[in-house]
Amino acid sequence: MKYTQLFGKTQKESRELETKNMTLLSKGGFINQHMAGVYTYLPLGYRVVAKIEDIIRDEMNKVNGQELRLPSLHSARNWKQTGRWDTHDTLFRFKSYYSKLDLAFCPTHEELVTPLAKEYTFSYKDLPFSLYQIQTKFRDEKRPTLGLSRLREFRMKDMYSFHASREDLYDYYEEVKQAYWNIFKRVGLDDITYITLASGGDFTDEYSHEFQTAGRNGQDLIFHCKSCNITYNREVAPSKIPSQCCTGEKEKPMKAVLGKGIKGVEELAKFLKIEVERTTKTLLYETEKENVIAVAVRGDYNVNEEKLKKVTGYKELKLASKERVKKVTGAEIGYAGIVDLPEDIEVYVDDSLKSRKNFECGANKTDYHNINVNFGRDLPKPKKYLDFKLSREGDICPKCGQKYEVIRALENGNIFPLEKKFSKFFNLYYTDKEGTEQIVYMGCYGIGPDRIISSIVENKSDDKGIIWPITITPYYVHLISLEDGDIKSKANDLYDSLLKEGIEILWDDRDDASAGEKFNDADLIGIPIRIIISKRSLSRDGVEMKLRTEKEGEIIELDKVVDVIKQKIELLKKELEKK
RNA sequence: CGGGGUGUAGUUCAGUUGGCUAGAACGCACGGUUUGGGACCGUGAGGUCGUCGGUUCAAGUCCGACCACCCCGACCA
Repeated sequence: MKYTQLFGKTQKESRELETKNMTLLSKGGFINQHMAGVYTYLPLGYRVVAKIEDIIRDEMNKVNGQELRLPSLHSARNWKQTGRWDTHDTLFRFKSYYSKLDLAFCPTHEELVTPLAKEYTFSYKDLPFSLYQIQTKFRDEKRPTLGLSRLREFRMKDMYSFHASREDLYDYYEEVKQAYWNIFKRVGLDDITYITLASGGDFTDEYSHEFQTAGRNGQDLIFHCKSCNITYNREVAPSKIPSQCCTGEKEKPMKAVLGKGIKGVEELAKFLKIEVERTTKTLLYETEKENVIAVAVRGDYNVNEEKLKKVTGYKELKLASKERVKKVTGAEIGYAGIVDLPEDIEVYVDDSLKSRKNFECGANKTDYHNINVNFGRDLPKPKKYLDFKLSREGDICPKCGQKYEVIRALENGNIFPLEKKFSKFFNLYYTDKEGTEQIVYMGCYGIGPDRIISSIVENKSDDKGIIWPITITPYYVHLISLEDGDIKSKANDLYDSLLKEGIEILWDDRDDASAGEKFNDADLIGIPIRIIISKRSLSRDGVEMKLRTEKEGEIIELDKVVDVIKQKIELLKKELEKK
């Protein structure tokens, strides 16, 4: 491609945005924003997308995925069957103008692929199989942010696998996990990507696995334990507090203190002149069984509802209404404690309360707080200390006692063992060898090319611009000719011969751009191999070759350029895959 | 959905206490000089000052509503 013919050139001046990925991609002429969370991929950017998708396609084919195209436009029918029509809040819903049909633009395809599978799955002989597609998806995000990291319209590869048994599902699940890892290796992100245990969400009680890539363009916090070699998403990370306050003190007499209108533990601690660690946060939840449970964590921590669900066994928890709190505790909201609660209220205590002496706790009496409270004297000693606190920086891994490394990261991929969830909704059964009906086990596997681009630009770049990995660069070679005499015709010959060899090349053939401008644009665009042909290089009998990552180039004789470039491309590819 | 910010040329921005024909830089076009790290001279084109309404002799400037974008938070397969 000749640069003069390329649609979408670099922008010298463009607003510096908070996120590096968006600034560099718009400056470089890769993307153009249409609205918040919706972008055009310009020709340069689209080449990158296509290459990433090819790598994904290749890896999915290797695990016997069969590519197909499911519709993006969905009828509400299937979504009503799983109940997600009402609960899935990022689903774009609308009505057909003519037929009054309820329709949706898809964010995910379980609702479509499961009934589809049902039409072709009857016998154990039909299983297993795995279907995937790479297509545009839509999510009605409340707040699209961080450039390409959170989009309303985005590309996604989603794959769904179908199995005769749980064992077969999990065997395949591991295969796909490895295939995913290969993708991250091939795009050059494996050094900063963590396979992270996460909640299965709506889908499953098991953990799902997220492929989290470190970077400021992410919004998740992941907790990595080096010695256990395990990483958790914050939503499920088990943790222990690094140190307990107020242990080993002599028990003082409990006292109720008047403290009206105090909001939050910080303010309370200040008012009572005690450490925040000495306070206790008590929350009341209503469960799906309509009973109320009381849960307590140390005041400087928050409750993680995901973890709380797991340890209590309740599936649905929501904070109890003001009225309910008043009825249960006898006090206004804000004064709840684990003292003197009605007997039918289950009490759950986080291990952050363990071995504390003389702590504060809500008095269940409007405007009052108890201080110098002690377990075993003022409160029954909890039978069990649980872990449902929201983990935070500084916490330690309960397994090995090592401090977690806490990393900000972007979820680039996510795989779920769906098991029977959707098969049940759509009655997806097959007949086994014995002639009896059995349920089909499912898995689903997603990965987002836009987010991969976002992660690469965010992390694989310097202050001059992007540094594309060889596997997904829009072009392998960026040829720069510096005008003087017949250099342009020599450059043209070189361009033609590289093209003929199938080497993807971008030639900056501008007559009116200065050398400096061309170099700076090349750095910004970030193509890995740069070839300069100029009076200076020709006086040394060749062209200059320089990698984007190198400071100094080397002179290559003209008739060897094609071979040297070919070798270089292979070398760069090998370097990526070897790691 | 809550809080904060911004909206003026293609882009990034300036525009004083409300005052005459709305500015700069970059980009673009033309002519010329340049070519190893964002060159230079000259000429020129380019504006519904986000939209609607209000106040005023007079509104880019003041007031109101709405819209859009950016940031923080809540939310998030």
